[in-house]
Amino acid sequence: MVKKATIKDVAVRAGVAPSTVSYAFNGKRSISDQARKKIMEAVKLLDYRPSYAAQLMKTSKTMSIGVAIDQCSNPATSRFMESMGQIMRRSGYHMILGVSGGDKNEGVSIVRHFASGVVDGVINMLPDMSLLEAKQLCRDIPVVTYGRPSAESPVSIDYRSGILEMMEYLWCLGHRRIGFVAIRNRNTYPTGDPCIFAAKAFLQSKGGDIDEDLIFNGDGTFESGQLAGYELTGKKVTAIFSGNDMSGAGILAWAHTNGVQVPDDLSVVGFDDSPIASAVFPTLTSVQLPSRELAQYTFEGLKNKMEGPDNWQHQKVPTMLILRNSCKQIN
Amino acid sequence: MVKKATIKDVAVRAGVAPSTVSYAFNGKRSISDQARKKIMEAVKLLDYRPSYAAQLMKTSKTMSIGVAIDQCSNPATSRFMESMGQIMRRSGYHMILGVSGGDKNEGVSIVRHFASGVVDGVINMLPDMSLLEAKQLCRDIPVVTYGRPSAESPVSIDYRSGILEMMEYLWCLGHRRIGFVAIRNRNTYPTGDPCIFAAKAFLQSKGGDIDEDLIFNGDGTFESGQLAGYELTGKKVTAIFSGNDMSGAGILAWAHTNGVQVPDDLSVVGFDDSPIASAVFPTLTSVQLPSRELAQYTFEGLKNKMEGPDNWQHQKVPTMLILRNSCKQIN
DNA sequence: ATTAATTATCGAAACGATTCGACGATTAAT
DNA sequence: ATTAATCGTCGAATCGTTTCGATAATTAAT
Repeated sequence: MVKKATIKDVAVRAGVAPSTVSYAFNGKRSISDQARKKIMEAVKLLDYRPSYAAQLMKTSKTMSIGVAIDQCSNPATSRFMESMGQIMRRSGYHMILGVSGGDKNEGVSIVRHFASGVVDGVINMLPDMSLLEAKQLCRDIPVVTYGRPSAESPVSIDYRSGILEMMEYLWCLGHRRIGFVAIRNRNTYPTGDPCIFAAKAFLQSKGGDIDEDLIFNGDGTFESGQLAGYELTGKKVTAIFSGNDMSGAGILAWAHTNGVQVPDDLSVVGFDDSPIASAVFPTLTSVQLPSRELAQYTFEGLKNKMEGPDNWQHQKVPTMLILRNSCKQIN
Repeated sequence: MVKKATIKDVAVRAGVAPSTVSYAFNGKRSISDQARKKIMEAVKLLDYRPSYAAQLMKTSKTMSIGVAIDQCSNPATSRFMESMGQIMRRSGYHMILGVSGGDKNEGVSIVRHFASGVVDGVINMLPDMSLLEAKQLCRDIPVVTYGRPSAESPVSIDYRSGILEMMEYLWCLGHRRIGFVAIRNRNTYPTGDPCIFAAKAFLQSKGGDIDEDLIFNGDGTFESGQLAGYELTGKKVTAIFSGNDMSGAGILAWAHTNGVQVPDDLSVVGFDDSPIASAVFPTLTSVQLPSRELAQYTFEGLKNKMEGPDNWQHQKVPTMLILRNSCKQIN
């Protein structure tokens, strides 16, 4: 293998000083056309590419941002990543993803690796890494943590208003006995307590209250949804709100096997607006998460920290109700 | 902000030479217990962490591998990534993902960035980047391209035997008129022609041939599946093989709305074994891609190139038929 | 007891860029 | 016509490690 050409080789070949070559690239000082031409020729001839390592050593700028995440299979997450990639690209940054696969140790290892100087800033999306922990690990470089309600996190989702909107919708369709499938197994998942609280608030505003008996504690799986369908229809609900689409699909499946017609006999609403919601029959009304805005605000928060006086405010962004065919007016 | 401690600071604080500190870390020479203790104290006191840039400059080892991909939302892909992450971790490498979002230019930019020395090796999973192009971009570092049938790619999926297995299954259930939903819009997608060829071979081995009229050219969407359901049932098929699960779900939805019972009146098979396959009703028999093995062989191929004489053979790994509730024996 | 091998340490030379100060050579301003 | 500003270039210092002799101190072998 031939040895890689250095800036010195280029300089010799072009008959100038190394510093002149450097200036020719980064334009921090002006260069005569003559020199520029000779340099460009030498660069092409030797197929010179600057050493990332050496550049990094001097400038301490990687122009890339690390995103630490547990898994990217989650549809909301992958939408988020896609937006994030675009946004960073436009600002001239590379997005570098570290996937922990849900392993806590690996998550720490990823963030530590990032923080060692691999990237200029870190976005922590690890559900089991706290703001504090992330900050400690990234002693030397800026870090923001994604989607925590804390003021230290640039942005969070306004679940409350989303749930309210959905309740309003169900209410207007005439539903009064509404079952809830709360997702309890993942502590950072939004549709556990926060959702129940919002629904409770809504019902109280209508002069009633939530019926604790109509809350099913699930784990977000298809099977859990089937069980919820069985239990809640036994309690004569006319509509079910499922904390995610997969469990919503389970409810639908239960209904199919038991002769319950959706939406005629039962309305169902999901959450996440994953591809599943538009693949099941009937297609599932669901709540879409604002991936694009989340990515935007998260990035802005980090950029702010990286560039300057770090003064942003925590943003709450609204969800969007996606109407499909799984709900119906009753009476 | 305090200045970061260098190895020299540690050395001074511990009363030894910088080289000794270095050896204490990487163990390339032996160190007295006394010196080690003093060094460790100094390290802790100053919160010293070696500079990644400087280390990289000397050793040219990043201990990370770049994976360039168009999107990670695809379920098969995200399973693959998860496996890949684990495998690399075990070998002491960091997996670094670059997501192009399907943008050709961004893909090139990502690979170029990787190749500039950010990682020790590159895995090209970009559907629209050829082996050759990847190799040219990565002049200085090893690169493998994922999942091409070429011998230069470490591994590919044995679609043929997978399709054969599925055909056999359908055949044994008594199906003779089988419709196909071929996916044509994505040129790298497996279930276009390769699938049709395999099915044709199977039918010929049974003394018949494929009926061109029963091939529906789709684009893999839900709606495309619905249309396929309409067209193919009109041609009196008893089973439909859909090139992906999403279109399979569309077929199911069409059946539901038109009073066609699956699997009683019609059997349906999907492809990919995405979460959708187990979320629809009835759950969809599908073909699972061997993500783990794919990741394993891909990584091994790259590692081989990185370490030594680069002698591996192209592997073909089999798919797995996942039986669910969307098919039934007829007659 | 002398030589040979091993161990622990040091100092200095890399690695390959960037950037600052200096210095002629032009060009502009007075 | 003299001084001042600008331009293009060079040389050298620098970034923070690793690693290769060299050296002194210790241990093993004869």
